[in-house]
Amino acid sequence: MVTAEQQHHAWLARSFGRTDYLPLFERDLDALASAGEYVDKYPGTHLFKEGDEAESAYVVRKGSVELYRKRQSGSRVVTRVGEGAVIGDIAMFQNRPYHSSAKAVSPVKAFKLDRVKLIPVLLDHPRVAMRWLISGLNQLEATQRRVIRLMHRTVKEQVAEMLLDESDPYGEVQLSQASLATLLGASRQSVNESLAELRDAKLVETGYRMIRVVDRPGLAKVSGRGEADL
Amino acid sequence: MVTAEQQHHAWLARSFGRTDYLPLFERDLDALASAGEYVDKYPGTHLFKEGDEAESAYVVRKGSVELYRKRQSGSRVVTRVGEGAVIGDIAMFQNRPYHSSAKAVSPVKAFKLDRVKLIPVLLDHPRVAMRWLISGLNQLEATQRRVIRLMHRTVKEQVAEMLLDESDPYGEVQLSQASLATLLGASRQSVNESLAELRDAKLVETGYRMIRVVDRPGLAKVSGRGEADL
DNA sequence: TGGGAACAGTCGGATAGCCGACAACGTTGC
DNA sequence: GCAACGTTGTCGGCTATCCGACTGTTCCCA
Repeated sequence: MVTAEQQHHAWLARSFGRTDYLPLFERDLDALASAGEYVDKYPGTHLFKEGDEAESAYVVRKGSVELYRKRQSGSRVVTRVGEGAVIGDIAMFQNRPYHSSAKAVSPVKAFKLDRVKLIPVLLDHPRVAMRWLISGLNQLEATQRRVIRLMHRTVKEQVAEMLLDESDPYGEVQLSQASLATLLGASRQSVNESLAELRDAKLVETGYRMIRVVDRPGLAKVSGRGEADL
Repeated sequence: MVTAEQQHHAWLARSFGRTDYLPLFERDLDALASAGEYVDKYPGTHLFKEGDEAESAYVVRKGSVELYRKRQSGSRVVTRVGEGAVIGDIAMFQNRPYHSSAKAVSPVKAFKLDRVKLIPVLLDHPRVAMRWLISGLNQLEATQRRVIRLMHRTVKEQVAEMLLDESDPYGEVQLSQASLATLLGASRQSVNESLAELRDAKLVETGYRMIRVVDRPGLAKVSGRGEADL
């Protein structure tokens, strides 16, 4: 029991940022753990939906979650997050409805924290509140970086970078080109053309609903990380 | 003395988000006020520069601050913030160098909070830490909205929206077209062309370093807020 | 008061990416 | 085994935007 619990604590601590100058103590983690519970979600099911009352935040423990928002013309993917991400906390703290929907794209295990239990815990454990703050700010920074990255980059560069980010340990990305296009906010045809060029350059191989990365350094070069911003 | 101080406290409370379900108490604000001091900056001077050690965060009390980052080819504006904004806190909490520069674009009064003084205060006053957290998350949400807003919109639509956001009470925007273009991530020429069309449509008037909004509803229509995303 | 710097306005060429359309291929279910 | 459907691959036309260049205007300061 001790082992599993300690592992759990270590993971919670990792999710909330760097541990070097403000260590979390055991009692903090105990408190945080007592304010929530694990939930499992199958691919395609929702953790929460846009417009629902935001009673909980989730910390993703396993799997991948897609955040998207409805518009009158279809839906728009905001981002895709994996292990360690904290989602739904913005709306929860503001006590307002969720402003996006969260859907599991692979089998997801998440730690669900209810507002009514969480807030007293944070008030009693300022270190945990500080951690959460730092975690949120890290996310803010990442989003700002994404804004800069999206601006003034060709579809080909964006595709290259996305493949580097999304490829699994075997170097494969299990996505249709249409989904990839939606994630990048580009058209399917443009993505297809970019992939064709990358294929001709022997950087990737393409198949049905699958893209395999065969030359990571080459892709990184195409993605233009050289002139990238921090 | 009491009046000015109370005003100060009320303003600090406002900057850190909604006050309805988690009120800040006097002692919290006293503590926060004691952890920093006011600084004044003339237009063109820096609050901090990219790469400097991040020892302080700033809460903008008056004026307008531009955040930008250097790249090998010139600089890129990340965002522009006004009264109530909290800047530099990300790098400060992470104990890393600032990753962007902050320059005053008008006479700025800001409340400077030093890390060494601030962190003990936050640990002693969990409500203040919660406030800060909520403030940061609000900013995160605004940034995510900006990402969505930027995607798939013409320069003309973006210009219209920017003018609505940035115009002062007299309906004027004191910006060169080049600065406007940088803020939008577009070229000066495209912005100029869009402004010419808006001028022809009697929605704005243009002058040297100045644009005056004369028809807000018309501009809102052009900006396409109808199909906008909350 | 004059000259230089910053800014506004405009043109033409080049191009990246969108859109519609369509054929070929893979997958799934009956 | 075949039909329906989702996916990939590719084409041509179209438009928004970028880029370089140039002119005329406004501002600022010596």
